Amino acid sequence: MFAIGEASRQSGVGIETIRYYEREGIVPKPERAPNNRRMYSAHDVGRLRFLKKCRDLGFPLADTKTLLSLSEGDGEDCRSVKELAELHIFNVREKINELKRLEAALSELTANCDSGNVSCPMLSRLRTD
Amino acid sequence: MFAIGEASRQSGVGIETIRYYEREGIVPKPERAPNNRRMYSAHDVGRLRFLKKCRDLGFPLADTKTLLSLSEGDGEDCRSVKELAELHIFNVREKINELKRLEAALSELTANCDSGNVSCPMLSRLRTD
DNA sequence: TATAACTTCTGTAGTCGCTACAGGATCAAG
DNA sequence: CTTGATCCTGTAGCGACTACAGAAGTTATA
Repeated sequence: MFAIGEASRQSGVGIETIRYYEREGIVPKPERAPNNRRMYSAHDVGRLRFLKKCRDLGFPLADTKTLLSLSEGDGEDCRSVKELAELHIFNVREKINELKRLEAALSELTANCDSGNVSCPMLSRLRTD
Repeated sequence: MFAIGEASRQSGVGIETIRYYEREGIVPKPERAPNNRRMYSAHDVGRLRFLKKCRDLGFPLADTKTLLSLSEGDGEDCRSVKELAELHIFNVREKINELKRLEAALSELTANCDSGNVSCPMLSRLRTD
């Protein structure tokens, strides 16, 4: 059994974040030592690592919670997992496209910007377009 | 002079957002009509449009505020504008790369996912890697 | 053994940029 | 005179943490 600091180190989830997940019901309340400190089993730590990986993949916390219960449930509902993941991929692709659009617009706006300019072409475009 | 609803319609900035910008000191407090309602000049509306465009380009609100004062200041400091914009472009590009990384990882994880699977390959990888 | 340094505890507030109320006042049209 | 639109202030919620404050307990060193 590990104290919260060790659980944090082993899982990569910050201490405050672990307590936050507990408050939010993402993870079950852990056992407490007689001195009231949280004690985590290897299984608990594994769960935190799972959460960390989902978050690193960009899943929203709510989805992450769903994935966790799919993972710990009886039958692994692979279809639900796939649906969730593919919706997420779709959102990621949308965000990429949006950012590319931004990048192009910004590049174009700054193209004629130079320190020698009396009046800034980017500012004029922002004002007048 | 326009009431806030009209200013919102003409600028594309939501009513609540306009009041928020005022609270945050992004825009100066507008004149008030005798009935205490905010009254916006064409110039005020232009400022809101400027802010809207900056936000649509993904500039953080703080940068947007800076751009506004650069725009309304005496000499337009084109170099500062360019620096700000290029830093922003850099951040946008970083985000794009991060999202592409995510997309690749997610695609790979879901590749073998199918409704017929007894055990979900994505979940196993999330648990064990 | 005393003390310093670390860890953990609870509870609260801050981040960013809005957005959504609640509860009231005022205004314009019919 | 009523209906409905618009406006006002003030506050709370979103997502996912993060950063304290202030207290209590634990571990390492002198």
